[in-house]
Amino acid sequence: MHSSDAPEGASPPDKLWSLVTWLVGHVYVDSRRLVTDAFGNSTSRTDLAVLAGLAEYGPVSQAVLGRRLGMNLGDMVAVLKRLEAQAWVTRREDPQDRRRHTIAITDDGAAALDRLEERALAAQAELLEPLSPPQREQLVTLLQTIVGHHRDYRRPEGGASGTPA
Amino acid sequence: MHSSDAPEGASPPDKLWSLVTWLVGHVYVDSRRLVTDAFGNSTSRTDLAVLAGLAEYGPVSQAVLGRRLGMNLGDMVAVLKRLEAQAWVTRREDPQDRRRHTIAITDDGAAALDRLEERALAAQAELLEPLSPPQREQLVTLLQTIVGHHRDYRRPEGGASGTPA
DNA sequence: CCTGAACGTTTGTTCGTCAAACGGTCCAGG
DNA sequence: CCTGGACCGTTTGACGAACAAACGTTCAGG
Repeated sequence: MHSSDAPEGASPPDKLWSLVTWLVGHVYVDSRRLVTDAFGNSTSRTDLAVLAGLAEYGPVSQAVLGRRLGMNLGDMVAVLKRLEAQAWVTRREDPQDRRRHTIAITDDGAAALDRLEERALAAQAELLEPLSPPQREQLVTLLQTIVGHHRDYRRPEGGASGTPA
Repeated sequence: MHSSDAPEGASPPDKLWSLVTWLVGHVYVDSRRLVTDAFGNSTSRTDLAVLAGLAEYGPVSQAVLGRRLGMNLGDMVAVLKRLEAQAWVTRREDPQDRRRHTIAITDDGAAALDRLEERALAAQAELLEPLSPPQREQLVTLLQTIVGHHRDYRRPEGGASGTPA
């Protein structure tokens, strides 16, 4: 027939090509690769998220920070350990509640955040290269809508639940 | 107050909220969770991709199949082993080239594919719930553009490339 | 015949997500 | 007072998926 004239590896199956869950998986892999390459071996993607959170919220406890970022609290420990080792954040006991550790970003951390953000934006630009500026805005809006919607599900606390009305 | 009436965990940092690479990560996690739940423990997402590829391309070698799907050839081995154990695919030596194994989907595999596709579409519908039909089309188009663009990078072989003109 | 390339396979590493448990701490109710 | 339950940070382990490197076998071309 004709189908074999394409060198090969040209087009994925139609069924997958229109399946958002499959497309998202591929975009994610590309995105991950670009950002990871841009950051190097010493810094992970979660590090940027944590630094950005601290920069915006000011000093907070790990639990609050983790919930806002949608992160597992257990995984936060390792991230903060790494960030503190680089003197990008400080952690001190909250005198009013000795269960809590108040995390704050340092000047070095803020500088690192700027660098990382810049690289992340460069990686993003590479990812979105085939899209026009208005298309990029569209994409951001659509993704925000999805994330905003599903984040309410995922809250294990607030037990209320069931049918909310 | 306006901003603090939300209990907490309401809004992520602005810098992340407009960062596509971060948004994609979250959408991917949600997507993965939905599809995984829909498929159950016995079937992975890659299984669907392989079955869909076989159904569309007809019998092919593992290498060709893997490249078209953008999959690692090593990982394909485990997937095919699992699929063959369920009698969803058959593998036979190619008499003309004994290096190759020709993979074909069985009737059971085609039936399984139908079931899986149905569940995947249901998961997709849940993922895209907050989007209107035209928005969903927009999203598909944008994601296709991105994936289509970056798939050309990732080809280690066929070196030609550079600027495709 | 020999060399290089392609195929399928095995093995191992890395990263991020997730679940479960644990001791320490706070707070409210008995 | 003190006791129980909830929260905090932490550790440990499982899991899935992507990725890289090496290997023997087989083919094709010089």
